[in-house]
Amino acid sequence: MKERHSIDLTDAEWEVMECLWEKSPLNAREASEALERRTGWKRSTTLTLLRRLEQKGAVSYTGEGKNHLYAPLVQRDEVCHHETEALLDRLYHGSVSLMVSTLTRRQALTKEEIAELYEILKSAEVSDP
Amino acid sequence: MKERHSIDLTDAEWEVMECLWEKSPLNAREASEALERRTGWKRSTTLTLLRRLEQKGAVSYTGEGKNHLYAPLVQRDEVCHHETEALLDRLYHGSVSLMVSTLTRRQALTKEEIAELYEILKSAEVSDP
DNA sequence: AAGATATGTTTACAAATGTAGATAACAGGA
DNA sequence: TCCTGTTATCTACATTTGTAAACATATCTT
Repeated sequence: MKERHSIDLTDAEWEVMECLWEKSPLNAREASEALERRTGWKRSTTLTLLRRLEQKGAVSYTGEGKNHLYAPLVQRDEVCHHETEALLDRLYHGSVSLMVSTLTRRQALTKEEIAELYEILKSAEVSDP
Repeated sequence: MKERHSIDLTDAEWEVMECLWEKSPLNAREASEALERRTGWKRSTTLTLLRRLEQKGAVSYTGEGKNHLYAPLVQRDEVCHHETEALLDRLYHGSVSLMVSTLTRRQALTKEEIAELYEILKSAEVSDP
């Protein structure tokens, strides 16, 4: 099991990560400006969150003296997968089809979505235990 | 838009709701016993959660004098849909296929899951805007 | 009726989260 | 060199969440 430390982001932290995933590395000023635009937060808010994220190992904080830089240590993809799995287990006993059926029961998928899903299933069929 | 109050459950509250969804109405004793078994919580913990849930309008608290009863005011299905949509928007710009592909990229679906998904897609094709 | 029980209501309190001000250290211009 | 703006670090504080004890009240049992 390579079960890293379970990446677990709060809503506010998620915002910060989105910024870094979009473009990184960023120094403190760039990050706080980006997040000010995005969410209206004050500089210190962003810095606090960056510090917390660094402590939980989600971003790196490197560079000496001036010009420190922040960069993500976890990939967006990885976190998405993690969170999706968690939701899937908690709400649908891990069943993807149950989840999708809940969605379709309440609102239709577009033709495009359906077509794409067919494609995904087709290629998923190939690789199977 | 019938946009009710956005049902939003914390992890602990979710446990309580699961109990009520399984069987309801329950009185305080039944609820706390069930949750003691399920999670090991003390009576007062469960009662606190039930009170909070009542305040946020997720469960009803009815009956006079003795023998009050708790029952869910929101359906499991509704909450699941809500939370799934939220995740979908936050992580995948609302795209179901993007979500599913993230899942398959990281771990295969079982044959059964795939078959079920095909079924769902087939019937989803019928009803479309 | 008095003690033991069950039931319902209040209050408590630590950890996590969202949000930010205060302070220290430094670098560039007057 | 001294002031000023920038960067970095530390401290603060309200709210939410998880977890529960304390207290009040009604009820059953002997």
